[in-house]
Amino acid sequence: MASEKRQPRSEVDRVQGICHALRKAIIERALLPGDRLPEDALGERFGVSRTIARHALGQLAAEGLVDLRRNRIAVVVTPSFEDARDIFDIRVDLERQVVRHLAGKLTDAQVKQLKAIVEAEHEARHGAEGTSIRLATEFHVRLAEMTGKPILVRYVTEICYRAGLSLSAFARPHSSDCAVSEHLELIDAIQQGPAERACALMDQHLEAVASRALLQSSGARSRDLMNILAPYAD
Amino acid sequence: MASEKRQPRSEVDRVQGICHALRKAIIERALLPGDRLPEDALGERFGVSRTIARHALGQLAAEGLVDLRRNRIAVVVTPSFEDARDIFDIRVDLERQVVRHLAGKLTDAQVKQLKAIVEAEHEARHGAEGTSIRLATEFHVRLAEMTGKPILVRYVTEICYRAGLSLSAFARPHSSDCAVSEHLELIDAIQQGPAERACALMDQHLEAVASRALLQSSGARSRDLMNILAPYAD
DNA sequence: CATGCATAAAGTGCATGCAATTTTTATGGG
DNA sequence: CCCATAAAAATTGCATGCACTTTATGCATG
Repeated sequence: MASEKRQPRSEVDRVQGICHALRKAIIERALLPGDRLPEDALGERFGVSRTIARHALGQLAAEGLVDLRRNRIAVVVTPSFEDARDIFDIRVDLERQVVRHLAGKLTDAQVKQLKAIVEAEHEARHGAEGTSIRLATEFHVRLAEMTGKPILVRYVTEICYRAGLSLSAFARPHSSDCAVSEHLELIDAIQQGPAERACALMDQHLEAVASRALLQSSGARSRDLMNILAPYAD
Repeated sequence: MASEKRQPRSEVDRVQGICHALRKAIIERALLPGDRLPEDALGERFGVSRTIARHALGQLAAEGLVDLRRNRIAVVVTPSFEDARDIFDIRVDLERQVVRHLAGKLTDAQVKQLKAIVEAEHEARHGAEGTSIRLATEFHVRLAEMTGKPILVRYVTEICYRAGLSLSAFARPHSSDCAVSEHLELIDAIQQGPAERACALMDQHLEAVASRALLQSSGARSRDLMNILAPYAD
């Protein structure tokens, strides 16, 4: 009962804690593009002062998840269609790097870990949509972490969250069944196959995710009044 | 004398102003890896309170330029050799995208703009080393901006600064002459050539920059006392 | 003369308060 | 009933102050 690790009284870091919570809320679509994030409200909710909440918002703005304009209430970013396309283009490159580094080198423990996530995805497929999307994202992040390259992890993580936000701006239906089977195939290909085949499969998977959401859906679903009213303008 | 645009009394944003200044100092090697950045000192130097300086440091930490640890003075990041390699790998992918989007599509005005930067590089080649490096970076950033894709610009910019910092951690001699001629060839290839040739040239250029700095140089140049003194130990 | 410990200095972590700006609500006229 | 306008409320921008932690200094001791 003696040598317990002393918690420095304030958890890891309060700013990071808030960032984490907000990222999760965004990826789970509890927070939608355009939603307001007033500093007081955040501070009160998380039991900190406005100073800390403000700092957290600054971080999220740097990550492209929050829109911060002077003297204005912070809002969740509303990615444009072009943004979404660009984000997925970058994501493909980054995740190809992940796959290239990992192909043929996954340990059994790692495979097990990945399959556990996919299993969780499978179980969540009829529950809250948010959980399913979060797990799908976690799969990709975990994969990146297995490269042991912190900088690559940072960029993959960020771009995955931005991709998730883009999806939430355009697509409603998230067909988790596809994701599950595709993720399983990916694990297999990375574990065994040559890097090229695994890369190709990752390309295919991401392209599928993007087009299920971005293309199939009626294009914009933009909340921009000008677009919505265009057909009625004449 | 009437309709001047009203400046909101405080420039664009004081936090961004400080970030800008520090980024520039880092890329010009006025600030070196490991250099301390105390909040008070920054605040005093830039005429703002610690609150603002602190916020700026948070942003730079998110960009990977500053190391921020609890209760400790912020320091300029010291990238490891592996970090440098990973950064350049990502950079290659991102800049290939830039080139792919731009190949065969540069306007005359854009070409002129790029050549002006290279011209400035040429003139700076015997002046302060920092200026030369900053201009070389600016060339790549400007190129990215010409794609008109803000997200791509953001990532290219960030990775260029991180690459510059990595170089400053390992390499001393920055041979600007090479950069100048290579940049000129790049402009040409992007303006005329097919995307594939331009991409290949960009690959080659970045690989050359990286190896001139990372490989040719004796590896680490780490300021770690233990390493420095190793030969003198016995 | 090197080493360990107590004390002082420097620096960060964070809440609070006030001025300035924006957003909302209320009000009056057409 | 709608629009413009003015007052009120909400919200951000930022400096300051205090508690706490780390780092530096000094002093005694073996």
